[in-house]
Amino acid sequence: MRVTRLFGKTLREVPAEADTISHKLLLRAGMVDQLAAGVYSYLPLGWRVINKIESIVRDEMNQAGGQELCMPVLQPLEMWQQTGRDQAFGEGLFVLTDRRDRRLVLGPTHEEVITYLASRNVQSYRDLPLMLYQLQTKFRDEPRSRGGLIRVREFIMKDLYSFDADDAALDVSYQKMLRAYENIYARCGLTAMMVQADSGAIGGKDSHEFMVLAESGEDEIIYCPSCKYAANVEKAESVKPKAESGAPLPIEEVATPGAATIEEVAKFFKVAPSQTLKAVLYVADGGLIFAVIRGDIEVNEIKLKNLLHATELRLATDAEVKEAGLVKGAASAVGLKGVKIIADDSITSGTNFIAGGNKPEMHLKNVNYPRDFKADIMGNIAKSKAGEGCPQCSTALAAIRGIEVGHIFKLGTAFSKVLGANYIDEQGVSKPIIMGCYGIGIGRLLAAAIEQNHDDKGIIWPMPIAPYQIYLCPLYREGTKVAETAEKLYADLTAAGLEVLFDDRQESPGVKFNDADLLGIPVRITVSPRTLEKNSVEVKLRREKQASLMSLEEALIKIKELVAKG
RNA sequence: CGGGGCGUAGCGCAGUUUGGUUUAGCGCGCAGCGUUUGGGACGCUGAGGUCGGUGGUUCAAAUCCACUCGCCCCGACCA
Repeated sequence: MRVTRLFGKTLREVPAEADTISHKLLLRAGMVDQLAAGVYSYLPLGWRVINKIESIVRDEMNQAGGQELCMPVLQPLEMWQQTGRDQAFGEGLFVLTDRRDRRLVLGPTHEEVITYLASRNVQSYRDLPLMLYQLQTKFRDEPRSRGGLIRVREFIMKDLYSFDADDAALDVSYQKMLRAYENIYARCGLTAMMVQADSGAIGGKDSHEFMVLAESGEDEIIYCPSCKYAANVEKAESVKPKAESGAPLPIEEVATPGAATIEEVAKFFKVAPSQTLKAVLYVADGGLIFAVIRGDIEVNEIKLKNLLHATELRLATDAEVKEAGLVKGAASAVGLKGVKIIADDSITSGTNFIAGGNKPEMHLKNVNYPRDFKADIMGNIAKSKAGEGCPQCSTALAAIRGIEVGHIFKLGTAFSKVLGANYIDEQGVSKPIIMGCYGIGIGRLLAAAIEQNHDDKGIIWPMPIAPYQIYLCPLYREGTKVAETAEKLYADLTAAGLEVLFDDRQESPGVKFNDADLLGIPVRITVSPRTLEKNSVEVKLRREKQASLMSLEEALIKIKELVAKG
């Protein structure tokens, strides 16, 4: 490709809307163009990267036994009502109405459709195991798109679904996919960390996410520096710090003027926050929930939501709190009636807590569980944090941010039961198919690749996903053979099956070199009067500082090696 | 949805506070000509704008007022 013909211009200045590194570089390199919030066009260079990632993904999916198909974006809303996921997705679902007033959904994902397909085509255990996948555009009306391609409303996703006869077979499919995913990231030149993840209200037991570590990532990962434990903070477990305990003392009411927050209350009583009980009020599917947790620990809302089997969970408003007869800043489970109490098991570690008095500016001393109140549900609703103990080896956990570039999980029979996807087993008994689902956001993977591979000059594409392998950069001067040599080299390299971006512009060296760096093409070949004097060309790798001179033949061999190596 | 910021040429910005000095300006980019060519060269000439939109106030609006649309960031949210 000749740069003079290439659609998409590089920009010297960063468009004002970009904040994240990958977003800035994608715009500056002319790889994407924004149409609306979370809606992007891919320009030719960006699209080439997408295609390369897709072909790696396809290859791995096929090798793992997947069969590619393509399902519709347009899906009947009824299908979503049948599984109840119209509610689960809520406003995130793009819904439209056709000319006959039928309601259709722009697919945010394809479990419903694939399960419907399976229900029509799988009849016997002989049809299993089965893996089907597609690369399809998904639509999600995200509350907020962000970070360029990191979170968008229209995006390409590879989604594979596995169908198995039993849990053991599902484990096999799951392991195959897990390995395929590891291969994909490695082949794309990315370092991804596999972490345990929350599988949500629908999911079965196992779920893992693949994270590319980046400051701009939306997810927080809790991991153990010593053993292999790593989990999304949504899912992470930890050994909770111990709280002081002693013999239970009689409960006592104390006036606490001006003390409302845990910090203020702890200070007032001159105790550690771990000696207090925190009350957090939520509304889950319309009902008020009183969550009690030790003062030094935060509530993990995902865990709480799962514990309650709720589809919707939010903080209660001040008005709702007041209406329930509770006092903000002094709410207490002691003597509370008519409100569901969920307690974190941290409140059983420790004694004689300070808790709210259910009266303005009043707290209770020496509250003990279960002597003074009783929880309707006791469980683990604590948010783990760095410094707490690893659940496997007790080493202090660490936290880091990451971009979720893949998510795999075991669905079990959640969809097959509802949509009637059954098979007949060896004994002639009809059973629901056991399913798994495995997704990769292609555009997000591209963005993550940039987040992980760049410097202050621009992108540094890993060879396998680079839009072009070689940036051919002639520094023209009249009366020399630069133009002629470059043209010949362009033809030869292309004939050798290499992908060349040929900078045939009449630009100064600085402009060309800077664009080559910005675009991040892995190999740069410079032809100039200087190199021709020595009957050679200059080869420089984007990743390295040093360039080296070599003959045309040597260059061709070396570059072929580099491309093959990836 | 709550909080914050922004909208003037393809991109980056000034001008808005205090209406008139501007036929709306600067840099980059773009077009033409010439000189240049190893890390974002230079000169000359030129094209490019419903100042996000609508309505209002005024002799006069990019500038003041109202409404509205859009974009970004933080949060909420997000299988």
